[in-house]
Amino acid sequence: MELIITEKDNAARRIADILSGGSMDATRENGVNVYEWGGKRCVGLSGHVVGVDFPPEYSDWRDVEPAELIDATIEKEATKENIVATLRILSRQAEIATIATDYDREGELIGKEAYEIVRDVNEEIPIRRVRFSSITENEVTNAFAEPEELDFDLAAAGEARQIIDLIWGAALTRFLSLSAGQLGNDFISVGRVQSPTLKLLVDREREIEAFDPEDYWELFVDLTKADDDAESFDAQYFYLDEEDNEAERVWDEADAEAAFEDLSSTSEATVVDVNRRTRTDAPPAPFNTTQFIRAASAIGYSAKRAMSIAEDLYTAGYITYPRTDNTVYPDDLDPEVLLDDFVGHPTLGEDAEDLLEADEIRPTEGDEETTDHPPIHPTGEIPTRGDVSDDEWEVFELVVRRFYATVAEDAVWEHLRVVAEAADRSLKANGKRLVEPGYHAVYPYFSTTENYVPDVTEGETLSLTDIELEEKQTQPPRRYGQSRLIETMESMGIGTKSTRHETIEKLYDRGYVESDPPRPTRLAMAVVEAAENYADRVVSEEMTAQLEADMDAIASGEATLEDVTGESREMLEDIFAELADSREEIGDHIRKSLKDDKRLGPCPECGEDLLVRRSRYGSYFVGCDGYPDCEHTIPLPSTGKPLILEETCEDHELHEVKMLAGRQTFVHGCPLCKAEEAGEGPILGECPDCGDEHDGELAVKTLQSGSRLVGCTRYPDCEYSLPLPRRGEIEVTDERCEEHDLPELLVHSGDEPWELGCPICNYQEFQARESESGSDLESLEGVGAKTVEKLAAAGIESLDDLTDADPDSVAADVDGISADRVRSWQAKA
DNA sequence: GCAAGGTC
Repeated sequence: MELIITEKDNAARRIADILSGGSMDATRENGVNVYEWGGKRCVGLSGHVVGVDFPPEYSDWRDVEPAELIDATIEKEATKENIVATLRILSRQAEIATIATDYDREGELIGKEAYEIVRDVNEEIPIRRVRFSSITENEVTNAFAEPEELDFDLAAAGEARQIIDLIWGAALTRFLSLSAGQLGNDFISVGRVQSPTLKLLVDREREIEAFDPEDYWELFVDLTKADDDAESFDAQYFYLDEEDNEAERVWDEADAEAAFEDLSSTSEATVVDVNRRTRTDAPPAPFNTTQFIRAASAIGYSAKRAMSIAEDLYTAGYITYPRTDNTVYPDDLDPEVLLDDFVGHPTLGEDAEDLLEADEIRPTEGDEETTDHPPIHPTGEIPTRGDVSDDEWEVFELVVRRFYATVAEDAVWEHLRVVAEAADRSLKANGKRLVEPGYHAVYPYFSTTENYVPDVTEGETLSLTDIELEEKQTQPPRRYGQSRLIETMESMGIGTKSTRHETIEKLYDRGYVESDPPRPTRLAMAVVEAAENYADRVVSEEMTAQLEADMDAIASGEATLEDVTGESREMLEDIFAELADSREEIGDHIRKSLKDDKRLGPCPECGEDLLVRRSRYGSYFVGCDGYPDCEHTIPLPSTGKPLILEETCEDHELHEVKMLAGRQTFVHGCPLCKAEEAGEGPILGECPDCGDEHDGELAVKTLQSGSRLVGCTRYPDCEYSLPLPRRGEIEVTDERCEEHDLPELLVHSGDEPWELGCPICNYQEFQARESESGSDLESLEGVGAKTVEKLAAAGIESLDDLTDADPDSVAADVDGISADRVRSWQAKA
């Protein structure tokens, strides 16, 4: 039996299909598809099925000096056990094995991993390697007709990368995490790809922070031909600067006003120059991963979402493999045949038919031609609208239309530039008109906005009106958007087509960036600074470039894996020698930056910093850094994760807060303003729970959701609350309840106000009515569903449990409930 | 519980 091993299931199925002429059978072994026909079996891996790691004795971060990892042994272990097990079973039964993984460096390494698994159970059989650049009948049959040998040098190049990435990444990650005391989920990560990417963002942020805006002025006028019904058009003032270049920005206010005065003194302008030219606008190249992400991002998809949809469309068979660097269609793609598949389709058919009418169809080509996968294009299989979500359809249509664009004709623009003079000042207008829509007719994602400038002739007099002097400011450079960042990574050679978008996600997960476009946090700034000071290589693109060169040397036999990894280990040893003395300093800086990321501004009570904190129950609130000396807190909305914005509130000097909750994301604003607006309505009296101990008071509050309650001013430290009706205006009367010393409330809704009375009495009556349902704990005054839930979490589910409990331990276990309050409940129960 | 690279 011949065993054929491919990089993924999809490739296994297609290769089996080609080699068997469609006659293969599919079976499943350990959940892995195996394709069988006439003495052959074909199985797909799932990329790497083994991974590198340190032995278990290195796994406790606190027990191992990070520098010890540099010379630690590195083991290979199965990461996809079921696939490895299946491969072992099939290998025992095989008489010959053929490795048919992707034709690139990582594919060679994956092939070597398979080779070792086969050899481990079967020492004798020949193991061959076939290489083909696309899975087509021609290429595959040719490759199998003349099998080759595995390239162990090329595989070793990939192994060197694995080893270097692991050692540098793990050792530096552990060092920074330990120095800052950030273990567990909040470790501080460093890596050859993520750290240079982060540095790109941090460098840009530094430019933005250092930016000093400058004022300038621009002048605009309306010009109109003398005809009766002529439409006016915009023109802009310009002058020649010291180097005789045209300039529109006027840097001096007096100069700008002088120009304004001059232009205001006349109502005519004379055309002095007319320049007409046509420009051809060539259609775009086929999609590689990066350009696909860029186009999808222009229609509102994040990099992650775009790739996830593309992967689904690929798995379903509608588009080709979405991870590719290739921008040249392979020879076996016949555009006419593919266009034919769309003929007759209700929404995509007409454009395909139009394209087929051209005399000759010649697809565009990009600069990069690789051998592993074709550019992303539709397969010819078209989903029905019901088969896919709206988003999937939108992305599918983008891929189809991009393919259309690559086989469509050039567009042609006509540019018209007019220069006029008025009161010795120069004016210019730039018009453009799309004369031949070309590929834009089938690819509507690029702007085709025209700018109207009429036909004028030299010497013609135009009327001049509506002079506007606009004061502007130079703007700081813009942050990288996700797709721009991916393009930059690609041009610097950082990461791969499959990992760049994941790297960006990783930066979000690690707390290094927030919001979109990604903005680096103070933590990110501190980590990049630490790396720049002590381990410059790991934040530089240089490290990847050197690694690429070293890998080429290994692949060509000029160097060995040991040479390259040995040298890399020495470099890292040097870095750790420097780092040792600065451990505390680095840790302090990172810890301080972590606090900066949570800082809202000064505490109105004590002047220390207010920080965004998280209660033991996971909810967010604002608390003072001076705690426990200062117990000032401000509530935050219960939905979402707070993001601190750059904007600050003028009244309180606090940063505004945005609550990130997917589609329900909203800007909360200054928490103190919100608390003042929402919360503290009229104060009713002392809080029965914490009034004695902490001076808590009851107030009428309105929540973000619009619902109202009587609650303690010390929320969230004290969660005493009483319900209020949703509707009607609440009036606080002068009459007081003798038992609870609170004012009686009136509710104005409808024609007649109704008496709610003392809010505690009202609640007790309500509880009495409701007491049959729910926990009997709810019959206690001031105890709502939320408190019942918390008590239940501490093991107290009924009044009986409560009477048996120790008040101090309950107070210790349950946030916002004091021992005194428990005692008062016990007395009543 | 570290990286980056395959793949899902």
